Amino acid sequence: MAKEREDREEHMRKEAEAAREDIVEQVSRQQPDDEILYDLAELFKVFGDSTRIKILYSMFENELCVNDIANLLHLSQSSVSHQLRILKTSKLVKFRREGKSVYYSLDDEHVRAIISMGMEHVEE
Amino acid sequence: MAKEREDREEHMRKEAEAAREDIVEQVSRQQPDDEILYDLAELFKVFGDSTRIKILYSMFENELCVNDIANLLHLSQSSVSHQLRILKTSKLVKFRREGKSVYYSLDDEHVRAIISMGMEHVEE
DNA sequence: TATACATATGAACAAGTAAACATATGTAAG
DNA sequence: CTTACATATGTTTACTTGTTCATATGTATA
Repeated sequence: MAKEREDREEHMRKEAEAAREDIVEQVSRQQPDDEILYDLAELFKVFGDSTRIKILYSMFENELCVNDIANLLHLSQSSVSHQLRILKTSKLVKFRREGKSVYYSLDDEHVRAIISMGMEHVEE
Repeated sequence: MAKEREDREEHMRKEAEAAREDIVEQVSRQQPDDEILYDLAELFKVFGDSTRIKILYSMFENELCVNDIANLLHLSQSSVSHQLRILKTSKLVKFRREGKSVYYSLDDEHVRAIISMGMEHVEE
């Protein structure tokens, strides 16, 4: 009888589907809140611009003032300043004032680590 | 005589300027090629979208097919597929076909590492 | 306080891009 | 080979965002 085989197949199909649903539900529970993932995306978005990456990389070892960066990367002072504001807001860089100049540097080791990880992936 | 003091100040100013220039030149030498930094920015740009980050995170532990992801994240099939194409092109995910479904998963440990690093920074 | 230099900010414009919708391709089974 | 289901892709649109230009703020010095 074909009926029996059909029943068996239907049974297996339903089990597989249930297993899928279990996994999907499990993933759903493990998934962080949307808010956190939104923040995470915002963080990477800041790294996701070649001008900002160049600026960040230029500060990998040394602190630099706005003018240094502008000269080094052949960018306008305005552009550098605008980008530094974004980097500042995202807590990727810190700064200190010395006379008329403002010196910027990477905020912490996380920033260096993230860049390094990305570099490894790119250099493959 | 004020002249002497002025000379001394000018001397110091020039020395400081020269030291700055040295540092800037040193940074310039250390800076990777623009092309590499461009690729690096492109990489982070892919992480820098909340939809793609959600998709990536959903695959943190398990492989998932397009439909699973769409249901899980309440996204249209089209949207998920478009984003997966971007993730595929950037070599952030791999996939295998099984019957009518296509199962996607993170391409390597770098991807996990980059996401984890970002998470640490966000969760501070 | 006036001047010069360094940096920051506001506004407008141009380029890039994610989502939606429609449609095409691929695959299994009758 | 036709139907149904899963995934992929092309196109348009609305929105986001980096740059430029002009201007403002901040700081040291005469």
